[in-house]
Amino acid sequence: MPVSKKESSACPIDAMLSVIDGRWKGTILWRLSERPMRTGELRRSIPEITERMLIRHLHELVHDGILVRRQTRTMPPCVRYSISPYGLTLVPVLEVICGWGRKHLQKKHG
Amino acid sequence: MPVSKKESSACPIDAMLSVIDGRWKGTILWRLSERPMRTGELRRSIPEITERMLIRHLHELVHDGILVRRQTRTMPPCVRYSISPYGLTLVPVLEVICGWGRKHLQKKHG
DNA sequence: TGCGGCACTGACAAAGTTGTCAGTGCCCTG
DNA sequence: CAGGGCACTGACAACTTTGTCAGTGCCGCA
Repeated sequence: MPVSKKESSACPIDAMLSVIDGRWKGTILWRLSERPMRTGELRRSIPEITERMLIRHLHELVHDGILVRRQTRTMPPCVRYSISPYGLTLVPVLEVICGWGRKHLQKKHG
Repeated sequence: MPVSKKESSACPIDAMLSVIDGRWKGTILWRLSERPMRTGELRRSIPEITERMLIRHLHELVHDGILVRRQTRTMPPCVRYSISPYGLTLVPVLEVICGWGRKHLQKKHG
């Protein structure tokens, strides 16, 4: 059921990457690090993503403890995703990754 | 020809991950961060890897400027890979990733 | 002469990941 | 009442990444 292949590795690098791995997970976390969002809202903010992949990724991130899913009403459903306290420990890591990535892009294009 | 799909993204996170992405790249960098190695030596140190994937990954890492390939003699070929100065800037990032990954593994199994 | 090692390549098949599309039950708007 | 949105699911196809296997030219060992 996992989207990422590295799920069961004992290597800490792979363990971390398995949480991030998935075509859209980086983008999703980036969006949610600004503020909590509803499913459809998030989908519209990432134009190329498909609903199916968005939901798969969201559920995996919830399963990994990175996101929290909160359902406020029952009908019509209103689901809101936010970064969990545990997920917040990931944000600085993402920032380090992002910092290096920025320099790497500069190196390639300039 | 790229192993990773995220090659052409403008997102810095994806740009960084595209360098790391590939079933064995983390392990390869881990080995080479200790010391330079020859192709066959590296292959034997990662038992499950296939020769083809090892070489594909190595060549991509060279292409991305992370590794340096040095060919000392001509016949029989003796090729040695080492982390480039640019690649060294990646090592602290890997350490941050590894640190979080270690905690994540503990959380899952303890 | 036969065998294995060296670093590497190509054709092809098997996995794995993502996308497409139809459908769920309920509500609200026109 | 038709049509759309809500969050989500399942079957299936398309695409991407890995693995399998055979083969390259040269050397050294027996």
